[in-house]
Amino acid sequence: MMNMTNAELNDQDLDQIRRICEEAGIKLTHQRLEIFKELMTARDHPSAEDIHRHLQKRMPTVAIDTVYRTLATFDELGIARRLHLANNRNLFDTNLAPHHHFICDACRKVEDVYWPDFDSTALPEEISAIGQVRSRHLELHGLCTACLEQSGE
Amino acid sequence: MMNMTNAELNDQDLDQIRRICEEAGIKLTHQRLEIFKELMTARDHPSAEDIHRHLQKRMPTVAIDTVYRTLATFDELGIARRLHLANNRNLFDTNLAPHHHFICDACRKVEDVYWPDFDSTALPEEISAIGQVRSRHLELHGLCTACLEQSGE
DNA sequence: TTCTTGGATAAGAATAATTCTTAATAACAT
DNA sequence: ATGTTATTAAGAATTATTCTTATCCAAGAA
Ligand SMILES: [Mn+2]
Ligand SMILES: [Mn+2]
Ligand SMILES: [Zn+2]
Ligand SMILES: [Zn+2]
Repeated sequence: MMNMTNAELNDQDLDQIRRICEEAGIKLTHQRLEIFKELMTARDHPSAEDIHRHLQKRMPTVAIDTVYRTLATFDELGIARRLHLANNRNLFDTNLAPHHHFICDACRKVEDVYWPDFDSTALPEEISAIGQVRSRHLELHGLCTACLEQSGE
Repeated sequence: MMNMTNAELNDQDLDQIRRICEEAGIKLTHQRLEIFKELMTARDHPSAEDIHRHLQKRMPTVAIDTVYRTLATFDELGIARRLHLANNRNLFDTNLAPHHHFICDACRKVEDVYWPDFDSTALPEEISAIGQVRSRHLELHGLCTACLEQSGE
């Protein structure tokens, strides 16, 4: 459920992107389709450069700017989400469910963290004097299990 | 308590930086002293450029690189803390007490938030399979009171 | 089918934040 | 005072991202 295999996109997904572009009134270009595929088959949190690097194997002339532009479009259309993580380049996330992230300070790996109890906890009262909170951005930092093992030797 | 006035540094502070440099075995240069003053009298979360801009009035030849370098040194020495906020340039914080931040998505103002109850809440169990958490980084995003008023008109 | 047109792209320039290189300077011990 | 060595100023370099512009291309019109 959280870790689907890197399978090919199915027809459902193709229909989805086709419909979304039509509804948004934008063209479903070869680039948009391929970037969509690349994004949907990535199971981690890829950067624009990650996507560009992979895509270049199939589309040698695709420009990094096109990847940035298209990912921004996908973010606006609600297909994916741009993640602004502290001290990091921007990453992209296809997991649209509410969640937070664990970030390994050694290898920089980013893992999804679900913590609904926290999401629904009441904020401290003093916040109301500061402003109105619209979203909570939580990052848990530490060492991932792989890095822990490595450092234990 | 949270908003001390922009008073001059007192002798106590000067002694502090002098002692810290001595203990760390680094020279107390004119630049380091002035950047320390600038940092300690700022009540917000200044960027390296903020500090540089202010400082240039008194030290016209100070290089931005010196400000970055010195702030990094202060971070290492534990005098100040470099903040890595999502989607922001790096800011610096002299508030060494454990706390989090409210960030206004309109004007980018950064305010301190204390939430000890959250700091001591147990993490979800599933985290242990991902890695070992060493710190929690929480940002509350929304609109500050000033921006709320402005948008209400 | 050919033409028209506007949105989309590729390429490279531009920008912004930060760090690096290097030669000159200045703090501090002697 | 002098010498040693850390530190600085200046500007180049780097990194991530966005902008500019000429060209391309897909879809509809003729
Ligand atoms: Mn995620
Ligand atoms: Mn703070
Ligand atoms: Zn790791
Ligand atoms: Zn505001």
